[in-house]
Amino acid sequence: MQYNFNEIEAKWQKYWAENQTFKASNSTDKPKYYVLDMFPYPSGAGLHVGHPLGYIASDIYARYKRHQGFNVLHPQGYDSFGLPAEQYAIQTGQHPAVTTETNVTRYREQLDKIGFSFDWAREVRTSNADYYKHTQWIFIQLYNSWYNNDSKKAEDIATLIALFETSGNTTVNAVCDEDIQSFTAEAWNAFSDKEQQQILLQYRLTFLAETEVNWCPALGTVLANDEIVNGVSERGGHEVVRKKMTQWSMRISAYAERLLNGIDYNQDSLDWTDSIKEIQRNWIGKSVGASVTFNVNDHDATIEVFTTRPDTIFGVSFMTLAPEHELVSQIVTNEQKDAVNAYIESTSKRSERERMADVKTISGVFTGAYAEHPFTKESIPVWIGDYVLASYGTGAVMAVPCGDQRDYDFAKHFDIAIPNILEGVDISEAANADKSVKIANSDFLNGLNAKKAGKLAIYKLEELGQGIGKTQYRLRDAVFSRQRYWGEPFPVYYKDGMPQMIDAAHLPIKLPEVEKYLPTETGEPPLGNATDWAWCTTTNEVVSNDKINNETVFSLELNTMPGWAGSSWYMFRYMDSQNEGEFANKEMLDYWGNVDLYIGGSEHATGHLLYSRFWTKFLHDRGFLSVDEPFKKMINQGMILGTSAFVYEFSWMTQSNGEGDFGMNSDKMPSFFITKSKYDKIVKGDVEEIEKTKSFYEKTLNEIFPNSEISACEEIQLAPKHVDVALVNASDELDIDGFKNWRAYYANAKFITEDDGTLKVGREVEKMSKSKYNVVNPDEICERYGADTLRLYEMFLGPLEQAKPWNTAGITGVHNFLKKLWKLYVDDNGLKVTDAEPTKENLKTLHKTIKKVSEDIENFSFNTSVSTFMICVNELTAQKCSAKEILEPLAVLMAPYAPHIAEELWAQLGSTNSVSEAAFPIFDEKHLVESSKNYPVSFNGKMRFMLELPLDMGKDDIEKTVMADERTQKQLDGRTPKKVIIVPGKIINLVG
RNA sequence: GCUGAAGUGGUGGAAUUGGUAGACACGUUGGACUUAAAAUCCAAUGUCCAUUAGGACGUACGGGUUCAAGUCCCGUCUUCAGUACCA
Repeated sequence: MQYNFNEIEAKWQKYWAENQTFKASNSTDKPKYYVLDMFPYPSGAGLHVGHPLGYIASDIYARYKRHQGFNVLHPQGYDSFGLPAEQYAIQTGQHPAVTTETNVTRYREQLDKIGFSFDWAREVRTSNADYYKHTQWIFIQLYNSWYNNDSKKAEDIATLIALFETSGNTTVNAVCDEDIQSFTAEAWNAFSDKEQQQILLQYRLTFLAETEVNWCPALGTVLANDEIVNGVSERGGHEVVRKKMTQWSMRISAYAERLLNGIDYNQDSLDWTDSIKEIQRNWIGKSVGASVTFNVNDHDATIEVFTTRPDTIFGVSFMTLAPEHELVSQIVTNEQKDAVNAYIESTSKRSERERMADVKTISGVFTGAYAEHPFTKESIPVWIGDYVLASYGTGAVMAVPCGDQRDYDFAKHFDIAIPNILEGVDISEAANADKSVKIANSDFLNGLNAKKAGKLAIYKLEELGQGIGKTQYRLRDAVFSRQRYWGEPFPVYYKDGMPQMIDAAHLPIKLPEVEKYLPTETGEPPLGNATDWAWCTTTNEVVSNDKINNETVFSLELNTMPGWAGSSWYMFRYMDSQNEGEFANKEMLDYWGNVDLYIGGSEHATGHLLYSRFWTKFLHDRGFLSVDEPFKKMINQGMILGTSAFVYEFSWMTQSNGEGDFGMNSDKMPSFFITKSKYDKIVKGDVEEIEKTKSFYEKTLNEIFPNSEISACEEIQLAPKHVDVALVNASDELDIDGFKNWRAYYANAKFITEDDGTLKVGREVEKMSKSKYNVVNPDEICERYGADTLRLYEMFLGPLEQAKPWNTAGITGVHNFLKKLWKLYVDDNGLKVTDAEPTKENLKTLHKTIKKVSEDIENFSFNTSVSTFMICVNELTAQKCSAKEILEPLAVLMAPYAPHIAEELWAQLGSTNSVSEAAFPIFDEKHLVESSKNYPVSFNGKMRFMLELPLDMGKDDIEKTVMADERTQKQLDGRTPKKVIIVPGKIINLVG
């Protein structure tokens, strides 16, 4: 009986689906374990072999945990709102829901073929109304909350209103907009309803505000900071400009400190990689320092700066404003006006990206104005310079050449004073000085170190009223509105210009139908095209726009939510995905807690991972979740790269003698290709090879165009061309016939082959992409080798976290392994497993494997597990093992990795249940105990020969035995060793 | 520039605590089977010298510690990732 993988895999996939083998139970005595993959966006291109890598790893772990007796939750779903479906809709008019449905079906087919143990009964799709209903509900909760800095958590907005009513806002310690006006309880109570609403918006955790946003004209929408990479949009690489717009925002900055602390200071800190933690730390970007106010001489103006080094305040010798700083035009003197304007003009022409890239050039202009030092009262020149960014901090810095390298460089370049305020440090080295160095020339700070001086400086500044200790974060509030169609609608209508939440009882607010998916002619978002997009407050339903009267019927919000809205809480929806009334039942939430293992790409470090932590903490604060972090342990799988194949095209400028039938554009004109090794020779300038190639070229053309006399001239032209990797075999040989059929214009191609007649291609590792013809489809692999082979090979490629190239050529190794495994159980006459007593060797091989594989799974070292299985099967085959006592546990051991073949073998062995219900084999040390050790014997550290000795032999006896060995005497050649190192059970080393 | 990770045969990679470097595969070469091919099986395969026996060299490069270094320390180079005038 052959290993018929297609039949076996189809059979067991059907069995698992019909028996709901992997359905997680919500009520059981078993301990729980939650394994989650980052859910995919179902793109039209389908999956390539790189996508399932993380899913296979998590599936192995989930299956392993089931064998260990855990109640495992291992769900899957789709992040199905998003740009590509919308852009397809714009181009073709096809509704994004239709595109999404098609893509999801295709994804599901592909996923099913790989044999994952997903509990599909819990599938979620963020674009389904029964899902986004709850996304809308969470939005309403955020709107109805404020962040109390005293209790350090989010609270119901009602508690804030109560505070305002009794004592105004002066005693409230809340996270809110800057520049809030103070008011008393009386004043609050006297405000109109609209005024009160406007004030509350400044405190709500999601709020409507006119903010400067990143506007992407090409995409027609705003983008969040994490959606911009290197100054251009992450999707499409389009230009991004700053623009003021009224937008919904999320007050994530309220959680900056907790998001930072959560990374490593909580009791059981997150088991994430250091690199992801570091990326989040940098993104949050906490800096502790002081805000200092400088008065501008002869003007009724102040410059506010933020500094992390208030201790260096006496070292300030100038100030620098960003060229865009609003004060510049006010304070610039008449003499400097032209120079300043010219500078502003020239910097505005450079994009932010250019400015960031160019760190070397020092430029700036003096404004002619002076500011007053808060302590010395000396006049300090105020400059503008593009090394100060308007978008960070206050857009102004107090420059301390003695404390900051850029300030030093700037001062040096423009010949500004460089006072030294550090004791015993050369001024050119001062910027890199240690913080323990004592401060000098600084009045009351003299003799103190940086830390103490900083504290004192802040104290004195506060006394003067010209400064305050301040902690600043780089993390900005996140813009939550998108001018798109394919996203969650807001449960919001507008009354008298103020946003109103629709009562949660009336959710979901379903996405309306529109004629066109583009913005309206008046520049409104796509929802502006909807004819039925108004809210009736009497019937509580969406009604036609003509009914808007602004008394009972109001217009609805036209923006939709961003891509990260739905993905910020989906991990909790899986716990109770069919719940209509609430996002998940409290009991289920408490039972499943948080995700025990999360697997996905590290590219989400600043977006999804931060936003989900934020929402989790918020829901926790408001009592909806008992956990405070969503993901306990996280593994980031590396990217699988493609191994591109290249053919080498060559040509010469050709000359035709006389009229003839020759033509460069003739259909008969072939393409010429040369094999890799000869191409390399030509590149190196091998004259003989060039001549041979040239004469081949001439000869071939003269045969094709017999009525012309053709000769090659000029230089040879060489061009490597991508060729589909499917046309290349394991030995890098091109399928020439396949190649000719691949493209019509290669049909007549001519080849200079290797001497054995094959055409070898070149190889290069690149990102997998359609345009490079190096994409490998998992379906084809499953069809040809089986899903178990695919799973094993993806793991065998290398460490999970590492980026590594895919090369289909190597897959025969693991495929042959599975065939060998099969043969261990089954031969032409059927099952060959017997009840024979296992030998010592059999048991040793098995238990060695159990030990190694268990350790490997715990360490996520799946590549070495596969090697271990290979060694195990090689050994058992050599031992001619047929003992059920060995082969039965081996099937269970294999089950997480190659579940289909494991199920089949398990069934062949006579079991009637699924192998997934079997307990994982237990390692027994006693089978590995040895009585002797084959010692490597080294001389001066160099291994010369092996010597088998009993393990219980003492050092003295070992030394005697070694010295007595004739090989030792030969090595020593009459010398006496100075020293004999013996590590029992390990090594023998003779020195001298 | 800064931060982090890494650099091992022709290729992917192993070596978990300093203790036989190159496991396990791919590829290559030779052989068996076959009319032939495929499939399968067997053997060899780090480089160099040597008919063999054997020897020298060898984990990016240069030093060091140690009986013993891919592993630890110092310096240099390269690659990848993240980040970037963050005040």
